[in-house]
Amino acid sequence: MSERRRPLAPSRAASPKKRPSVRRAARDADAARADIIAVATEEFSRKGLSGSRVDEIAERTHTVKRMIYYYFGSKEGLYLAVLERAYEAIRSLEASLDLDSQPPAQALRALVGATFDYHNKNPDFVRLVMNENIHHGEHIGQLAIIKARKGSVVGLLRRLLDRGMESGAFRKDLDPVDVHMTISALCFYNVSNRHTFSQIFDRDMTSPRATKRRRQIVLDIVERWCRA
Amino acid sequence: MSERRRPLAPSRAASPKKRPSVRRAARDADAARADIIAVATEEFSRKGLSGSRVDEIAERTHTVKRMIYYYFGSKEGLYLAVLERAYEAIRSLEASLDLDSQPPAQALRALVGATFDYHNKNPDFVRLVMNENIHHGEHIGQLAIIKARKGSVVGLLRRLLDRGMESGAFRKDLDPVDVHMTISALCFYNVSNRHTFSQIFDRDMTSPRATKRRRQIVLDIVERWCRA
Amino acid sequence: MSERRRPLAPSRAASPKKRPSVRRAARDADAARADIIAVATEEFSRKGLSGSRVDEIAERTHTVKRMIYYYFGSKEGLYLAVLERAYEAIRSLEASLDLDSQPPAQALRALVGATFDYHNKNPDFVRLVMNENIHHGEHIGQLAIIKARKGSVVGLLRRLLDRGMESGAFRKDLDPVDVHMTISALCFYNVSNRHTFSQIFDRDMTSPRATKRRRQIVLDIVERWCRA
Amino acid sequence: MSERRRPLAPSRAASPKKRPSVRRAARDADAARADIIAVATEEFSRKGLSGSRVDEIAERTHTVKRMIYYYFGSKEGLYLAVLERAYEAIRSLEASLDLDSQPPAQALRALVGATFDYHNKNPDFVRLVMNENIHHGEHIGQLAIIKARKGSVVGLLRRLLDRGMESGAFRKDLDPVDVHMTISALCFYNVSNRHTFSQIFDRDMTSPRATKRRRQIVLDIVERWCRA
DNA sequence: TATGAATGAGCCTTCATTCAT
DNA sequence: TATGAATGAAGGCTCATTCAT
Repeated sequence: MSERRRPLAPSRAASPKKRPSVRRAARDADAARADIIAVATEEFSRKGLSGSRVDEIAERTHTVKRMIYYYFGSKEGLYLAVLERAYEAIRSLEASLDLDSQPPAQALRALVGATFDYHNKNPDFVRLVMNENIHHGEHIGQLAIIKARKGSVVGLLRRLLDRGMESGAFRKDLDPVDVHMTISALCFYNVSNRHTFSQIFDRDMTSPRATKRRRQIVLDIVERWCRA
Repeated sequence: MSERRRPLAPSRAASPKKRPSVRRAARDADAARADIIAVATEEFSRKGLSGSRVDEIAERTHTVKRMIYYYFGSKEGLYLAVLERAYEAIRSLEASLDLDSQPPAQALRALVGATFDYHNKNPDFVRLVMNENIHHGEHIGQLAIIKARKGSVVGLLRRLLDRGMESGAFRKDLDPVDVHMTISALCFYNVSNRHTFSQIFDRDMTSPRATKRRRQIVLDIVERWCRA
Repeated sequence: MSERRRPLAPSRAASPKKRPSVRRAARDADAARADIIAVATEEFSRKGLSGSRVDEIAERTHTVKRMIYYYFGSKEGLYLAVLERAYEAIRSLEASLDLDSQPPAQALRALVGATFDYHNKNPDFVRLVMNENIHHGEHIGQLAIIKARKGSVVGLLRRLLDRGMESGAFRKDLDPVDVHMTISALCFYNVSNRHTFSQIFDRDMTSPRATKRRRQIVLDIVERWCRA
Repeated sequence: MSERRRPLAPSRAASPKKRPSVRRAARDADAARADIIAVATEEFSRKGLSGSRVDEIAERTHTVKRMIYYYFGSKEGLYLAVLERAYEAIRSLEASLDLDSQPPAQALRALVGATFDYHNKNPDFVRLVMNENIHHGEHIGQLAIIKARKGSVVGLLRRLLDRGMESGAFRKDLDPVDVHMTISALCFYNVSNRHTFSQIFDRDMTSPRATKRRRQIVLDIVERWCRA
């Protein structure tokens, strides 16, 4: 008396998928994971954690729902993986800027510009972060990668500010975390509050022109604030 | 009957509730609506639209679930009512500032400070707006009140900036919407991204000290940016 | 996905069910509860708590699965209701015996006989109790009715034994709980271990003849053990 | 990769396990089977057939889940193996008693005492048998070993009773199967219904003192019933 | 012989909403 | 106006088992 009704005919003939070797299988698994994460990133950033449906995510994927649980354990596990991936991306951006070789003022402009551009090009990341905050950041604490981010960004900025303060380009009382928060706020809001803002003020915030204009303003704000 | 009928034990013995007068009923109805909106504001801002449960909202209310549908038609209808109420509140704040009687620079500081304080004291409002943005602002467009807000804020700022530009206190190229966006971004982020930011940077953003410090910085940023 | 084939249109025209009044509705609700409990009793006693399927129970019922959750909260809640009902039944049997008016020896025989018969006619009860024991009796403790049973049975037996010991019919060292346990054991096993026993010893234990014979033996065992 | 892949992270780095010799492998296989059976005995007796999880059994084992299917074919196959093992054990107990060399009354006491003790020390066996009965004994029939048990126990008892009846120690109308059933009932119930009984009657049935006391009573009941 | 990866089918539960006075 | 009862339609998750080497 098996409790589960076994299907008699396993669809063996029907599935022409080859799985030739372990290596290949491993690559397939990674591809499947990446595929799921990509789809889930969109869904979660669009509908939030509770608004997203595992079924819907699975449907847009090349695998089936069961695999989401196989790979990520739960809806929340998947969300966590999505979040981690998103933070990995922005962190690697910051690391790639090579600010140390530029004069302080120029380096600051490069950082602000890159941050602005990143947010603009990655609204999914912005929305994911918004979601996390709605959930009181209860998931982000579970991510190992997050711990590493602080050092990375703060270190970057500290070196930059120190150089600028020493050379007389920047005012003397700047704190790296304050500066990061300011840059972040100005770049984030532009994307995060896009919809309510444009509804209220009838102003399109996504056009290249509007984006370019705002970018300029943000650069200006930070520059004026930091310079000596 | 058995006490185990947890959720919905039909109380067989009829409870003969006394009918209040019509006047009283009307007042009760308003109170009930306000009660529901208050509870729902908390829930929606805490858990988002899809994360909130009608049952839970009803439970924390002094009425029953059925009344939510009676008064607001649907969960979304309730959300709309909550949103409207929230925007009413911030609008009345802006209207009450009486900026026109102050010197431009001082008026600007007053506006920035008040905006900062309002966000800080009303995290529910901030989170509601975040939610709206996650939902692409699809509900805010349905609110009549929203249309009125633009004129109000923009008018306020335009007068302020005009005065400042005329008097030579402010630079000449300021646009009211740009300024509003900047102020908003700096005040909003501080609350909206509180959780992720503090997780990453181990910095408490809610202490009176931290708040006061950030307030100063925001005032400074806007001032430096606007002044001639 | 879902194979639920019900269309959108609620079969309103098709369902000629009247629900004329609250009284009637209440009666219907009670009937529905009773119906569900009856079916669930069979299922749970046949397959245990985890082996039973809520879907299957619902299917054999006149209502739908959703109502099980509406009335009983959960699968376990239903199990609890089933258990309570079963213990109510055996308790009312014991209460109805009127042993106090019979001579001790005769009263004892009446009690043993009735207990034997009850177990025999209610294998579902026996199996339910077996299940409870497999689950370490973790549900039975939640039932208010259980607390009452001890007093009832023990009181009954104590009065009976006291009379018999006083009259010289019973030996002096009998304890009511010991006697109850002995009677219970002999009556219970006959039903509970029916299947393994008959498999091993090729002996039908359910025929009227075998049952009558075993009944006689049980009466004899208890009598010989108790008499002075 | 990420540590969050909780359940089934594919370990990409191949672990080059050394192959033991065939002999060793065979011994390992036996050990693995025994290990699995030991764990499964506990699980099945604690949670029943449907309540037990193959994953959980595997987890507590020194092998992996796949091995259960490799060795036992299915969950049910494992259950069967567990059951067989349990009946082997009790059978060997009965065979080891050497009742034939003792006087009938003493031999009977020895048998009852040993049976009582065995049940008491092997609650897993008791619960396994309960489970089998809940499942209508549908598995036990498939066990070859079971057929042998009847002859063994019945033969044992028949010789014992014959000697007693002949010597005048026992009454003349005793049937071996009846006697076995009585002994079994009294010894079984004490363990099988432990949880519900102690819940209802607030009586600890597992303490050495309570056990010893009940043992005495059971011996007494059987003795009084059997003696001439 | 041994095993890591994969999965179809179905399970318990919940949710927003409507019914019927 | 007000409300207790009822419910269709998913929703997240788990289970025993097989695949593919």
